[in-house]
Amino acid sequence: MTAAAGNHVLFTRHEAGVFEPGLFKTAADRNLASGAGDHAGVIHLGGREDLFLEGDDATHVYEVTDGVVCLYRIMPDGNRHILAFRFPGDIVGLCSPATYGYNAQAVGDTRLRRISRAGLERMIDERADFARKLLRMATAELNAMRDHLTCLASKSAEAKVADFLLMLAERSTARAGGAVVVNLPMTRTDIGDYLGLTIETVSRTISKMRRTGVIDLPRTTQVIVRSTDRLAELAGAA
Amino acid sequence: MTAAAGNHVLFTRHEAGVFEPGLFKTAADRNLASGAGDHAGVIHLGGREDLFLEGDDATHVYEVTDGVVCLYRIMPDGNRHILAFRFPGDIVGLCSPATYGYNAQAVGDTRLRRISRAGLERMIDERADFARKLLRMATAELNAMRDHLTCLASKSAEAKVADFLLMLAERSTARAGGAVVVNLPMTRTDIGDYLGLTIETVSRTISKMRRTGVIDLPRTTQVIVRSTDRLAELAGAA
DNA sequence: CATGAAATGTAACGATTTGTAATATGGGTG
DNA sequence: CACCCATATTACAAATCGTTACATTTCATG
Repeated sequence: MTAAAGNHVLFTRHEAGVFEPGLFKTAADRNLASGAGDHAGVIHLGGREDLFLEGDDATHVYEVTDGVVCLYRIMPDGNRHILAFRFPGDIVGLCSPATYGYNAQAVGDTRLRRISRAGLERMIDERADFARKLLRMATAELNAMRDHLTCLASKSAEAKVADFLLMLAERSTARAGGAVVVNLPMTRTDIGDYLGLTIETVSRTISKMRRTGVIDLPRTTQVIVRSTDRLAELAGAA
Repeated sequence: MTAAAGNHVLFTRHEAGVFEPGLFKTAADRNLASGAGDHAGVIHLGGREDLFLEGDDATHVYEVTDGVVCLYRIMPDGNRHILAFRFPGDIVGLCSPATYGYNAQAVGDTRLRRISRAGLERMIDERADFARKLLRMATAELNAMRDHLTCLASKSAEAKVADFLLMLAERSTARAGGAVVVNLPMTRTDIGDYLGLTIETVSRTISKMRRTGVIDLPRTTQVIVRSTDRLAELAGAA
């Protein structure tokens, strides 16, 4: 699996001190959320399987427990735009209107915990600290999205890709001789749709980073970050 | 002032049914938020005056009552990036860590209502519906940010500017002979920093829209949208 | 291990955007 | 009313990214 299931930090960039180990940690929480004593449902999805579609009734909220989920939209011209990737510990589908505003799809094999909206409301009513927790998760998502905005707004292709790899590197706990090992469960097309670049530009950029020794690419799905500093330089300037 | 203080909708695009007329509508709400009977503080800011800076202790949350506030970051290379504009009814400074993750600055003369973090916590504890309201505002902000992401990711300069003008047009209640009148309290530089474009590109694009008759430009700070449909076309395709 | 399909990588070319610089406009002030 | 300064506009050269086309690698399957 992609991310080692250890103590990784949610939405790490630019924010120290925000650590959310998951929405429902105790069995009591899960029972409260799902109702009279039964478990919150567990969902398995294979690669490219949709969890829900834009416009669907927002009946549930999900917590990723394994794998990666991408949130995406299909634009009027047919282009796909990936709004975010969600990793273990992240929640998916928290939204204010009655319907989802985007599609959600499993990138690879994925497991999620399903929580009914009613259960969520119940917990908000019964436990004030739960409301705060939910609010913290929403603001954490806001922070992550702001970083993504910053990434998309004013940067070159090289900076975007570097920023993306850094984000993944910060999540990853895998090491190989001091270097950070980053697995890429998503395709180049996914990365392009996430960064607003074409697949060719993504490919070119990654190749250039390999040539210049910033990263190593033992497989197409695995990046070894030789120098986090140089990667940060590429992400920061120009 | 820019936006007529009427019943405008918050974060309107792509979401019907989310209507938040403001965080603290009743005097009772304000009293509960600010403490023992005194008012929540009111703040006046002139153009280009900062409300708070990135890294400041997040002691307060603000609600814009008049004018426009922009949230921005200064990038390592010195570039400024505007994350969002906030209009009357919007809240500013709601964040999970103890410090703000961005700067906030008044675009023109602006008035805000100040709410202490402690007061906010108190209201969450004492009123479950307030927690839900706050959560709804956070998710509304998420929706708005997702739209902005979509705008930045995969679009041409023309589409970005068209999308931006549409957003402002949807907020505006001013009409002139059937056409929507949009005031631009922000400079071209602001727009560029918001859309990830240079000031020249913004200027060129707006000029082209004027030439092709999509908009009229009686002053540099005022746009009259001749055809919302054609503007939407520009925003949607290519 | 061979095969084929899908994904990825490379290269040349063209379109769009940016950067530079020069000009125009407009609001504020004496 | 004229001047001045900041902002906005326009024109042209240069760089970046997208497009198209093709080669290569990877992986699932026989």
